[in-house]
This record gives sequence, C-alpha cells and structure tokens, in this order.
Amino acid sequence: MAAKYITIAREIKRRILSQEYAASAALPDQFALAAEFETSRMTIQQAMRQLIVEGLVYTRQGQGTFIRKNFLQQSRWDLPGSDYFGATKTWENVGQVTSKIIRFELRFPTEKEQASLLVGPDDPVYDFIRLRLLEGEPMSLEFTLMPVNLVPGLNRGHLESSVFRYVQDDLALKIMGSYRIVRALKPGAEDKQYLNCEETDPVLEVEQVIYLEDGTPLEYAHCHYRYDHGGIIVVNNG
Amino acid sequence: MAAKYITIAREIKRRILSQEYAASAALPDQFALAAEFETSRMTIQQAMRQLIVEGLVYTRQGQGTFIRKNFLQQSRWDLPGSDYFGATKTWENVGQVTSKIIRFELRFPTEKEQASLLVGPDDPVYDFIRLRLLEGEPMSLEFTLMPVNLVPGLNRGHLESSVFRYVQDDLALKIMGSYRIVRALKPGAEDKQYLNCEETDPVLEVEQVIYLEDGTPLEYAHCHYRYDHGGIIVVNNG
DNA sequence: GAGTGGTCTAGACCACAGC
DNA sequence: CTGTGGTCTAGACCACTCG
Repeated sequence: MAAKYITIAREIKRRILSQEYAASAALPDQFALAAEFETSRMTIQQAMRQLIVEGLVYTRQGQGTFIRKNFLQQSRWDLPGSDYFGATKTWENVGQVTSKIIRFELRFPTEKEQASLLVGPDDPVYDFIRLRLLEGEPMSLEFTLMPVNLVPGLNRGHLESSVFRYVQDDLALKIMGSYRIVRALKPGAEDKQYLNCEETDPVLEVEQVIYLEDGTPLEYAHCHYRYDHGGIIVVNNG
Repeated sequence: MAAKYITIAREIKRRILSQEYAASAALPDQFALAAEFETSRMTIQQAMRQLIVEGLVYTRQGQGTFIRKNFLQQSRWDLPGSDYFGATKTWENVGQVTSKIIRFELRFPTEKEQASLLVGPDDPVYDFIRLRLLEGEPMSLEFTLMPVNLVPGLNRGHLESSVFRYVQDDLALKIMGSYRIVRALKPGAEDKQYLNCEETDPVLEVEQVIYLEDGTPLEYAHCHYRYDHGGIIVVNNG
C-alpha cells in the first residue's frame, strides 16, 4: 500500500493529464483538496511537493498552484549507451545491443585515476574496454575503470551482458548519481579502428564518474560515441 | 528571518563541513536534533529534506542519516558559454567574454520552430546569431530564436551584453529550466568562417529550449562550441 | 524488542498577492 | 480584508533494520 500522499499525487496527476483540471488555471486550493481527500493539509502539501519535483505543477505563495504548460521534461538523464539510468532501455527501442570485449585487465591506478576513484595507489582496479554494437553496427567505445574491492568477481560474462545488473542485483549496490563531462574530440587510433571513424568524423566523449549512494566512486569511464548515432539529452528543472 | 528549517539545515551543514560530525558516521537521530534545536521532528525532517536535495546527506529507514562521502556535486548545470545558469560567471574566471552580432532579424517561424517554441505560424520571432569571444578568441557561435511577444524591445545592445539579464531584470521573467541535446558535429560553413574550424575540427553542438517557470518556451537555440574550449559538465543526483 | 526514519493528523500562525 | 501557499507544533502510528 503506497503512502497516502503518493496516492493523492497520482490521482491529481491523472486529472491533469486527462485535463480534468484546466491547463494554465489554478488547481483547487490545498484546503479544498484536503477536504476532498479527507486528509490533512500537510499531506496535500507533501503530494504537491511530489508533483513539483516531477515538474507537473508549480506553486506561488498568495496565488495558488498551477499546471506547467510543458511538463514533458524529466529531471533525470537519458544517456543512450550507458549501462546505467535506463539507457539500455532507450536502446532496446531502437535495436539489439551487443558488447565486444577489447580488453579486460587488472592493474594499479595512476594518480589521476586515484583521485577520480578515491582509492590508494595499491588498490587494484579493473581496466576494461568494450565496443558496443547496435544491430551489429559499432556505436560506442567505452574505457572503464572500477575498483576491485567494490566489484569482486567481475568477469567477462558480466561485461558482455550488463555490469550494471551485476552491481545492482548480485552485489546489491545502489547507485546514487553521476558526474559527467561531455566533449567533442578528434578521433583517436582506437576510434578509427573500432568505431570505423574517418579522420573528419568527430567523436562525442563522455567522461564520467558514477557514485554509489554513500558517495563512493564506483566507476570512472571515458565513453566515445559515433557522432552520427544521436546525442545526449539533458534536462534541467528549476 | 529565514524559516527555522532553513536555519537548522544551515547549521547542520556547517557542522558537516567543519567535520564536527564524523564523516561516514550517522548523524544524531531526528528526535535528538528536535530536542537540541527545540523544535518538532517535522521541522527537522524538513531541514533534512533540504540537505538531501543539496546532496549532503542521505537517509535510510531503520538505520539513520548519513553524510555522503562526496558532496561536491551540484544538481544543476554548469554550461560554459550560455547566458544562463551562471555560466557567464564561469567564464569570467577565465577571461573577458565579448559578443559579436552576426545577424539580427525578425521573421515567422518554421513548423519545427513552432513546435519547439509552442507558437503559431504568424507569431513573429527574433532570429539572431552571435559569435562569442573569449579574450578576443572565437569560442562559440549561437543561433537563437525567441518569440517577440515574450521579449518585446530586444535590441542589439542586449545581444552584446546579456539577453539573460534583460529578460530577468528588465522584463522580470523567471526561468524554470531547460531541455538540451548535446551532439558532436562536423563543422559547417559558418563554423569554419567564424570559429576558424578546420575540416577535421569537431564542433560540440548544444540544441536547447529554455523554459519560463510556467513552461512557456523562451528560447530555442543551437550553440556551437569549439572542441578545444572545454566541455560541458553535467551532474546527476539520485 | 529497540531504535531509526516515514507518514500522518488537526490544528495554528505567518507571508504574500490581489481586490 | 480575504484567500492563497509556507511554516510549524506535539504528538501518533507505521515500516524498516539490527542485534
């Protein structure tokens, strides 16, 4: 049984989407909603906070609660090509994605990598490169580092299916967020070899650190995408 | 006078940053904090919600409230090169930014532009192109469209200083968020002409729609960045 | 069972906008 | 002044984790 405020938020969302509440008009005030749902005003406010976070409505003190004209925006990433954040799902809509392992090694981290992963010089890391193919066509090349002590037992099978699923389901680690830098680059030797880039084909690079819920860095990666396989969508609210 | 929960959140934040609370240990529980700050537990929870949003702490039912190991991440964009989101400030740390107006016209929107800006075919739009220079060196080329009825009185002076400031300070419009797609592109004719791109120099393109707080699209733009002038930082929490 | 955060109540007063 | 959302109280019970 979901919390009452969640249930109420869902119902109000339904009414907005089915246009039972006129767009660009004010919603019933919180007292009226509290009466209708036979609850306290605090609970209505909690439901409203939920809808605000979802980008569906906004409030103005002294005026009321209003529906956003455009609430299609999500407040999270949709990065086609990462294991993480449901991006694989985005790809599944497009076609079958497979992975080819180019490298899978163990080594000690460099200074820059120690800083990115918050590990010491003697803490071993996995170092692997994967070529991701969409319907057999090369799409992205991913250079990944992960601390061994966080992801014990990682093997080639996981790399070929989904490292994310292994981390989340088998190791029960929870991912909190990410820090990413996006750039355009000239193609390097590996990009030409594996992504079939010509000299004039730009590469979209995403350098990223993925964090667990307590802030421990789980992964430090450089992902190279072919420029003609779509872009990265980023949405920002408020 | 700030709200009590804000004051409490600030105080707890101070303690965390000054390491009065041991990192990776649990904070005092909400009952203890409520007693200490002589308030109700609801107010403490509101303060905690604030700190959670800021990425400083996280909670686990049945366990407690914990400090994130890495709370440097922000939950907002930092896009060097846009008028918006304090990015100009980012640049000011680097050097003096100036704008050169390549085009400034009025016209009617195409179908795609009507869809992006949510305007009709007979609603006029500003269409301008600006070259942005850092210390005199070309850095980005921005193709912008804005509905005339939202931004009356826009002139070349605003384009040269800051459209954002005009919109926010003089017109008192409030910006809510953005929707962006990031790509790598081969350089086009304008990129070669104004950004001095060679044939092999990739371009980082950001296609963006910026929204006002009620969801009305304010701006539809394509921004082209030289590949060697840094990347775009994106942070995601939760 | 004990201790934690999550939710909820039934009110109260404050801050702000509009008439 | 009226109506709105914002904050706050003092308590209650529930859900979850751990020893």
